[in-house]
Amino acid sequence: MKSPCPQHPHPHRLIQQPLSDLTEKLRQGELKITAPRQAILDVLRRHACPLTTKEIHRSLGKSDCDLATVYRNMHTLEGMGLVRRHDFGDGAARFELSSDEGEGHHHHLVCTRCSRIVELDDCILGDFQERLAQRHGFTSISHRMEFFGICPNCRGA
Amino acid sequence: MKSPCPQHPHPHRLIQQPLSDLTEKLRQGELKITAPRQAILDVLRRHACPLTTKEIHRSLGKSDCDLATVYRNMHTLEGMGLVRRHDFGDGAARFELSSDEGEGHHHHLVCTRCSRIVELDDCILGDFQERLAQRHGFTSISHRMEFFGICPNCRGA
DNA sequence: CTATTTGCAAACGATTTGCAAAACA
DNA sequence: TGTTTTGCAAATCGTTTGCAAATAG
Repeated sequence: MKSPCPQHPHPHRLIQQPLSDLTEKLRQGELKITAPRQAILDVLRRHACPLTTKEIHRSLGKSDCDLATVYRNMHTLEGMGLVRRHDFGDGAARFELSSDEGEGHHHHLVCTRCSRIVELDDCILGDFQERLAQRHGFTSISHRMEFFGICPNCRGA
Repeated sequence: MKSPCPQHPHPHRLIQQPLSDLTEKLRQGELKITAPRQAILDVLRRHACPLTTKEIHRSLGKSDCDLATVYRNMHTLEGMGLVRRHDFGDGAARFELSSDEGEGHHHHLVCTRCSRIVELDDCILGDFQERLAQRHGFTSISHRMEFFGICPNCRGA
């Protein structure tokens, strides 16, 4: 899988939470507001699709920091629900800012040739997942789901 | 996530394809019939849930082989559709024999505490996936999906 | 001032690979 | 015998971690 986040983001998904809001969330999470953290959030803020840790690291301009710091922060931010982790099966975790008030999550349709990513609408698994949990007596249920295929461009259509 | 494949397999899922059938499939795939390959298939055959490469390796009795050989073979076998790869998000790929004539695939419900794995019935995504593909002009579409939760035992119910 | 966070380098775990020897067809 | 497969060891890649120095509040 090649590099992600096409140069043509999906406008309807562009999350324009002001950086100040994100900073505020850090504060609420009792996290210190450091340059690396702000920079990471800022990078995510201006991207419409999930980024690899390494990509985030590369995108940090000025306030560059160690790659390990990015990893540590992705952990922390995921833990407090500020970012969402995705796994496209290529061995590198990808992260996306959680849409504003963490309600509906969504999934992706990934082109296996060019890595174009289509952000899908809200997840359709809600009911099914609930029934599943009940049927098997599971609690705290969640899921992971992504779609793969070949996009119109790559098919040469 | 701890060790997988509970001691209580799900009987309705126990695939009892005779080893000879699997061997035959190797032959059709123009693969040489080697001790490691037979042993790997035999291990998978007698397990009702996905196994890690390392677990497969451990389970090989007599005809032990190098771990690298297992990795190489899992690749090959996956390539020819004899086994199916699953990703439970813990960094280790898991493999399962494809159910007999590779028709309906299925997914899993994994306990995040004890790693118990419930094999779910045939996938419900068929239609949805098709519509998705059409809507976005994608071809060769596929997906990855797993459910996670806490099983009745672990919840202490 | 004190707990948190960072940089750096080393450690890790899963997986892959190069190459010569061994095994199938 | 010719090609595929294996063993072994070394290499890769994403990610994690220990520790002392830097920093936010």
